[in-house]
Parts: sequence; structure tokens; C-alpha cells
Amino acid sequence: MTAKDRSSPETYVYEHPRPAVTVDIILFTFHNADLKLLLVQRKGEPFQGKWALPGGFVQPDEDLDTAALRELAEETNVSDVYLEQLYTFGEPDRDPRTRVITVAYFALLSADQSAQLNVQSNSDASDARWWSMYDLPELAFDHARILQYALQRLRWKLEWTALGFLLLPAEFTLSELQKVYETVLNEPLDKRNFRRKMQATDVLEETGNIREGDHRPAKLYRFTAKAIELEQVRRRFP
Amino acid sequence: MTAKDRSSPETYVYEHPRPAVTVDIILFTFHNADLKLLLVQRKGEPFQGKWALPGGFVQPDEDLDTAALRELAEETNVSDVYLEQLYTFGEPDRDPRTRVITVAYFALLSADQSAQLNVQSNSDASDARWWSMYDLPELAFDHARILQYALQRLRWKLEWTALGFLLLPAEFTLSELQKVYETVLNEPLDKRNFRRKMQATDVLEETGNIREGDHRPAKLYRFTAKAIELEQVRRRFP
DNA sequence: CCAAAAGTGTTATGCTTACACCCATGC
DNA sequence: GCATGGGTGTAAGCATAACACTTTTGG
Repeated sequence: MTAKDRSSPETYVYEHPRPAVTVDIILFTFHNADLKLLLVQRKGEPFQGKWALPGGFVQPDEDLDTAALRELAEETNVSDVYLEQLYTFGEPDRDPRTRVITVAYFALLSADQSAQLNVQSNSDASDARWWSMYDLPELAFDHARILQYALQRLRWKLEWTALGFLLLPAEFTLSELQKVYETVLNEPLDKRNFRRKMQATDVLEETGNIREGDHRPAKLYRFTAKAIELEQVRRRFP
Repeated sequence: MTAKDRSSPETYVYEHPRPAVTVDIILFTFHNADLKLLLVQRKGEPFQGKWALPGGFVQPDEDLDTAALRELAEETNVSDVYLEQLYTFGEPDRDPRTRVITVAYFALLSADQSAQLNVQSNSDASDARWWSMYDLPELAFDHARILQYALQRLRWKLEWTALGFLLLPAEFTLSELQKVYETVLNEPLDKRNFRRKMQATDVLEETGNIREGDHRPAKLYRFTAKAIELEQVRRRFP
């Protein structure tokens, strides 16, 4: 129906108007006992100086997931993240320049990896940094709304799947895991019930190592292979 | 970044390549004790003669939801449907002609409305008809995959929200409701437990009317206002 | 020895499941 | 009166929720 023609090296001609399509990524991690996400500061108009979700245009030959991973790699050099599509936002005037439809992605980065990133440290050299989910700057475009949606999804994921560990280092204590849950869900949880529930799902195993710290040492755990993508949404009509 | 220019009444010129963006709608309804969905037969290449999801291009000034509703109205004349975004599919070669990214929508039509539609009856005049979810023709593009995804979502919706009634007429018996659940979930359910569960959620109320039929008459129910969008996904950490 | 975090069980309650028979009507 | 679908209750097992104290280490 719509034909495409390459009329010159610089331009693309179509019979019908086409929107631009971007991907935006909400990259969450856990650091300093807080839920963080990556934002980049806009250098040009519109919304100059405001903070925005990392993202960019989808290339002609690339899948949406691939585009999200590529943008993420360009911004952070990390490639080993959990990624899933979140929602597509397409109000006609969400970008004042031209029609832009954005496919939002939701990504989880382990604390291991986010700690090694130089994003945070050279924050004057770079235009990207981590922000606390609970202390955000003003956001560009409709990114505040996208972020709210992502937070909802993250909360749902934690409650119904075992993906909380993706925000933590490879080995972690149960207290650290509980802290992740409490921070994301934004409410305190009962320690005994939390531990029992986690151990009942049998996605955890002891590594045999212990964390030595200020006080009583704690057992370290890792997640078993089956933990990821165990979308164990329980049946309601069994 | 990407600039748009209208070079002639017939063409659109952009500095960067842009994909075409469509919406495709999976319109479910319940009819003849079976789960149905609307498909349209393709008149041209590619996939000529194959069946496809209704849908079309997103117009430059229109929201994605609006585009889905418009396409649906063009195809069926119905406007009062439950609609939600499903997923965005964007593999580079999912359409052999040009890059097409499609935002899939998931829609539920009441049996009332689908019965009044002339889609089914004039199936030789029209190119659209209802198909049983469990007896489908060959589908064009990647629509079989999209449909599988939609069915998953529908099952999840039935299990965790009270949206089953959106497939039924305004008044219905509990047996009819159970039949919807059994058909969608594709398994038999216990009658007493089903009724108790439904009545416990208190989204149902008796209309006072009864359905007279072949045998013992049945009480008719409607759903209360709070039933819709009661996304009562229960908390796991209360 | 004190501060701080790790770790651990029990009970009461409510929900879920499995299961079988009587009821009201039309023919 | 019989065939057909409508309608109902209970008991056992399971999961959940609420709740407080002891243990281990470092300083």
C-alpha cells in the first residue's frame, strides 16, 4: 500500500505520511538501598536541560527489542540486561517537533553491573546519571507518565514473579532482597513471612558463602536458573 | 532531529527512514457457545485470499487508541467496545513490502452487539467474518502469533479480572457466564465453585428477570458498575 | 556488654477444593 | 413422568497473616 522510495542519499520519500518511531528504555537498578533509574539530560530543544529516558530511533533493519538493546548499549555499555516491552505511547503531540510514536521498554540491571558503570561517577563529563525513583527531576515529553507505568509494572513483577533478584548482585542476603521488595513496593514487609514465602517458591539456593559485615554474618543466596521467566502467575481456576 | 517536509501533494519526505505504523485489532466475542474473533480476507498481495486481523494505518493526527477504534468502526460500525493495547510487533520483515510496525489491540464485544452486526450474515458480500478461535483459517503475516498472544491475554483477564461479562449480553445466566469461562480457558470448571467465586467478588447482581427456556428458568444477572476495570489483581504481600 | 542485624515457629483464620443430590420447568 | 439444565452445602486441607524473642557478630 504505502510505497517507499529512496530519492536521494539524504531523504526518504513515502506516499503516505509516516510517524517517527523510537524506543525509550526505563532502566532500573538498585543501589545504596534505593531504586534507581537512568536518565539523560537533553542538550537541545525541546525540553533543553530537562531529563529524559534514554532511547532513540528504530533503525530500518532492526527489531524493536534490538533497537532497545542497542540504545542501551550505546548509553551504558551494558548488554546483559533483562528487557521486556512495556507499552507504546503515541499521542500525536507528545513530541512538539513531529509525530513520534515510542515503544517503551522496561529493563532491569543487576547491582553488580550498575556499580561498574561509570555513568554515575563522571556525571559532569557525561549527560547520563542515575536518579532515585522517589526523587526525580523534571522530565521531558510524557516521560513522567511512562515512568509511572513502568513502576506499576515493576511492582507487579515483584509481586507475581521472582524477578526481584535481577536488581541485585549475583549473591545477596535475604535482608537485601527484602529491602529491594520494600523499596519497590514502598512499604515494610514482615521479615518471617517474607523469608518463608521466598524460600517456598524454591527459586533461591544458598551459595555456601556468607556476608561478613558490621554485625552477625548473613548467608548468601543466589537464584536458581528456573527463577527467571518463571512467570508463575497462579491460576485462579485450577 | 528528523525533519518532515511536504514536497508535493502526493509524497512525504523525511531526512531519516521511517517505518509505517499500523494498528491491528483482535476483536473477540462470544456467539453460539464459542469464542469468536473477527478476520478480514485479503484482496491483494501479499497473502491474497488469506485471512488477517482488521486494522490499518495510523493517521498523522490521531492517537493509537483512536486509530484502533476508527478501524474497528469502519469494519463493524460498533463503537462501544472494551479496548486495550496488547503489544507492538515490529520485526523488520513481518510485511514483505515495507517496514511496518503494528500496535496490536485487544477488544471485547458483547454478544448483544455482535449479534446485531451484519458481518456474519452477508459473508459473500463482505470480506469480513467471525471465526471460531478454535477453528481458524490460515492467517496472513505474523497474525497467528499476534492472536496467540491475544488469547493468552484474554485468559489472563478472565482469571484475574471480571471482564468475562464483556463478551456476553447485558443480562445473562450464571451458566452462560460459566460457559464463557470454560470456552476461553478451554477446560471444564466446577459449577458450585464457579458460582461461589463469582458471587463472592460481588461484581454481579440479579436483574430480577429470569430466562425462560427449554427447562427450568434461570436467574439473570448483570455486572455492577465496579466490575469493569476492577483490575483486582490481588496483592501477594498484603 | 551493648548495639545491630540475622535468624527462627506457632497459631488462628479464611480460602480453596472436591464432591452429589434435589428442583423447576417443558414436552 | 422424564429429560434437561438450574440450583445448592459441607468438610478437609492448605495457605496466609499476625506476632516476639534468641543468636551472632563487631566494636
